[in-house]
Amino acid sequence: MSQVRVRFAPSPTGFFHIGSARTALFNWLYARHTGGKFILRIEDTDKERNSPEFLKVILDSMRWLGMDWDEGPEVGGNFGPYFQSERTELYKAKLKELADKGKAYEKDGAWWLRLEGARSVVFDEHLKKEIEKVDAAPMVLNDLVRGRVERAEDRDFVIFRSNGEPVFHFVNVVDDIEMQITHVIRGEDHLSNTSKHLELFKAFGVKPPEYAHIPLILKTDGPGKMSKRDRGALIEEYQQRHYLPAAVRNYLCLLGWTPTDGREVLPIDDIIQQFELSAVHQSNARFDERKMSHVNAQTLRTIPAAEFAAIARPILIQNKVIDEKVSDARLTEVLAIVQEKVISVEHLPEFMGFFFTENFKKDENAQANLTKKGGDPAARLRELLPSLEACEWTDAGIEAAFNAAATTHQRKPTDFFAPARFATSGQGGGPHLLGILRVLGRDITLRRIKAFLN
RNA sequence: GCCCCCUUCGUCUAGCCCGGUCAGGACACCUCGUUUUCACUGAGGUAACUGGGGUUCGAAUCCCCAAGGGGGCGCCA
Repeated sequence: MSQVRVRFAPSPTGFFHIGSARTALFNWLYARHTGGKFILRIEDTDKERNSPEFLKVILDSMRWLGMDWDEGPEVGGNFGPYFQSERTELYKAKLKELADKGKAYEKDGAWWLRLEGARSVVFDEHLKKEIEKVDAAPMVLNDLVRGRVERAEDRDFVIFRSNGEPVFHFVNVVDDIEMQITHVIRGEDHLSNTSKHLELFKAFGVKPPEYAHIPLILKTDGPGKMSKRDRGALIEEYQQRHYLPAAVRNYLCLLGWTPTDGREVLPIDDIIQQFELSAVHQSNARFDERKMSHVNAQTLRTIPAAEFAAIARPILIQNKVIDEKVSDARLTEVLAIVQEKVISVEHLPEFMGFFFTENFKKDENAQANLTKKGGDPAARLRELLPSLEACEWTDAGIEAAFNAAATTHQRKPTDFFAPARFATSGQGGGPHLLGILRVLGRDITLRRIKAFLN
């Protein structure tokens, strides 16, 4: 059996859309699952709307999401060039091939593909003008996701513009032929176009590849598919917000496909192993940022401490939470109690800033709620202070100090928690309290409590 | 207007191919818990087979129709 060759063919005319990313991802997964090749091909035939910056956005995002390509820009390959703008001569030769066969003809300066069938002129309600319709035989597609789909193309269509540039449908098919693509995995918005592509394959006398049309990603609410302007639609947004790329990728897999082993958050190697085109869903899915956020938080718990520190350090430095002098050991110590609680790297600076400055923010809500449990916070802290001054400075020792204070003053240990938390961190929530105190150290803990009392 | 695709909790979905489980899980939401706070974690809860016909002893599962949703119909990709 011949090797699987799939391609992702973005047009660098905008930002990297989440739907495009998911299409790229499914192609990449299929290539990795089958041990085939994943090809990146840049469809830049529309000169008006292309730019090098847009290309960089796509390549950077692809790399960020961990989708490496076997052939394409920057890596080369035996089927190049991989920019359609550099394949003009090929397209012209292929056009001539169709023209010579009588399958294409020139009209109004453009070249059209000639369909086979009886012709008639009718008024088209959509185009609001008279057009020539062709009673062509339906093209039959056995889609790997949709099953059998039959659709007849009913008009000759332009394959080369009057300005001499080929159109999408033509280059798409020519390149798929030349690059020996075996499987075309793309969004369902192309399903209706497929009859055009099948007509082209037929005109060339080439057997078409397998097709798999995957469902679209719809807006969270409101009608229609995700558009560039929708919140959460652009991959770069997640990069900027320090989402974990593995989490974004994992969530994207969940829109249109379900892992077979019952897990939703799982390593990419396991996803690759389980991924099958036949298991891809047929219905569109609505984007849900909250679920994605959940996947992100779950993924966060699974990464090794050293890796977490490597991710966190530059972000903390950038936000002036720490400076370069803070040691890895110290950072890892703090991160160890933070990692199990924080829900996103994005929140790290505010979540753990108090470990590194005496000038930490004080949450007004938390302060207002201090008296709810345990009464007067200052009184509780005065009762607690002697125990903290005397105890062994370990989790167990600090816990014992809270218990001792509780016994002495006939209270519950929890009565001391909110005041101690607020005095040392300015927050009402956060990492485990005993961990906070232990990591802060006795000196700073006592100093902050005394500062609160004054 | 024409063509194509889709239709299970608010959302993502399992189950459907090979009819017969209180229709299962996750997010979100609500409740309660943890002799320790919390954005953690644990236990519960609310919540769905679009509608109508048909086939059948029996249909979420098979067939038909309708409705709803999505997509396409460009010298954009």
